[in-house]
Amino acid sequence: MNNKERREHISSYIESKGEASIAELAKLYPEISAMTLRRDLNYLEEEHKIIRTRGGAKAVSFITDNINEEKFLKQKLVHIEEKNIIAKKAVKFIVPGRSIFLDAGSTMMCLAKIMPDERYYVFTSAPNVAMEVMYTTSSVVHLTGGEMSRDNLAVAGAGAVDFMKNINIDIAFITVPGFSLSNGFSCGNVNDCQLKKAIVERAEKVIVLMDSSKVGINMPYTYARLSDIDILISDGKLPQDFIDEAEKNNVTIL
Amino acid sequence: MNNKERREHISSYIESKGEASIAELAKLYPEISAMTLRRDLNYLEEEHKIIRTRGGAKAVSFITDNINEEKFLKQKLVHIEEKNIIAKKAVKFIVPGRSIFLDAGSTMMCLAKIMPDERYYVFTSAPNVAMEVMYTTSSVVHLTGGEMSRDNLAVAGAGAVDFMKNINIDIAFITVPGFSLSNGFSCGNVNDCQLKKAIVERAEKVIVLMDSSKVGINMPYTYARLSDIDILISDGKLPQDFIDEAEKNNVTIL
DNA sequence: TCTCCAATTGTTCAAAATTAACATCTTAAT
DNA sequence: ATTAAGATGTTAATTTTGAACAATTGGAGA
Repeated sequence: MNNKERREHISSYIESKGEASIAELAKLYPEISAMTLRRDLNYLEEEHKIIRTRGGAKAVSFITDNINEEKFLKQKLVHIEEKNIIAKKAVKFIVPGRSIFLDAGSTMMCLAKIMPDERYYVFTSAPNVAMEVMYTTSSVVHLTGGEMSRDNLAVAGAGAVDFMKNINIDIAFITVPGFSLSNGFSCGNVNDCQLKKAIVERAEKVIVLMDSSKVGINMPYTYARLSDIDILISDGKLPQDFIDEAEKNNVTIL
Repeated sequence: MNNKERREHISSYIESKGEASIAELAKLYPEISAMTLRRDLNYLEEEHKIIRTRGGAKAVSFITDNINEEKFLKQKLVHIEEKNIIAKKAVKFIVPGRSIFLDAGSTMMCLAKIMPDERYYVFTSAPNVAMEVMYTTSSVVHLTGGEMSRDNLAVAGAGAVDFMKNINIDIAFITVPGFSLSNGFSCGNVNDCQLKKAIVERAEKVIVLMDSSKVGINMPYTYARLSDIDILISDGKLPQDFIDEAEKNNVTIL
């Protein structure tokens, strides 16, 4: 492995973990001296890939995420690894040149970060997702207009729904605030619900991204049922009764 | 000065400079020991106000800005101090409870960061400005929909213009890609031009934020002339012929 | 007002991390 | 094969840090 490869490995390692210490990296690369690792980190900092801290480094996106999620939204972070598992499964369904919708939420941010640098036609209701996709890929990015919500940092409202009514979507990636067998997929915001509903109706293929912690949670507004969706991607810890019911509705579970 | 005040001073000092070293802070607070300053920085890091680095700290927003501007937009940074001068003059015109439009651009980001925490009705075409205002204030924030541009990270297009046509704006803050006496205020993107034009037409009061480096630059699409605007805020280094012409058009220069 | 407790700050010093400088090893071009 | 440039390792000096303890401050309650 040459130094370029190693630096990329280190960069993506830090990106996925959020931060790392020199000691940690030394264990990961036992044959590399601490001096070289320091030089690697300093190089990556000049490239704006990481922020150097005493004894290690932090991922730039980690800092950004902390602002948006921990400090701003004040919602507890589901561990980043779980979201990455889901995002990695989902990214395989993204095909260059297609029209795709990306919902709001931190899982969607993970997905945006690992999208291959191709040209897609991306529609989204989340400003942070839009910025990330602009940054990661060469896509044409459209943002639905409307009022911004402090719950999920997404825009919604009549304007957004109208906007999406005229758009054709190949694949829609939808996130899940809550799910129960009796009430299906639900969220807490009526505007958001209407937008999601409109997308689910219009998209050719609907892929739902849901981590297992959402099962059994009821939110006020139902925007879809299992029968409305095509694929459900999770962290692989779903309860059996959910899986049975999904299969009954021809939902592919990944 | 108690420790709470001092920590806030340190925080805003780092916020305005982007970063600072312990040695620098020690000069600023000669009677405070380095240990205490370290403790202050560690405290501020826990509050997510700064990121601790070896020998000092960086502002979180400095890191974010570097991503968006230096790395992503790759446009040279006009020095942050100049933008702050303009933003500080502009913020005095923002009155709680009013309907205001904020254009895209890094000067507008500075303005967003220093807005008092009041409730405004904010309309903007820039996702990053929208997020910042959500974070800084208790406002209702509306984002115009449309296609996102890699030039200025703003959305524009037919949807955005339609959206704004139905909105009443008290005060519009507009940024300037280029200005010349013969062609007025101009920008490089036709969608952006149309949106700006619509705003300038509809707003009760139009305040233009322009640093002196923009004078003498012609961009393809003119969206306003001196006669269309009410107030122009700059860094105070405008050429005399510009000032003369502005006064002829009853523009207040600050 | 005085006393006492807790929080804040300062000091000292050992440990950890960093840098600089130089030595060694690779690699690729000639 | 030779050489030069780049990458890596080693060492020592320097800087930064954190821990531990001492000193100081600022109130709350007697």
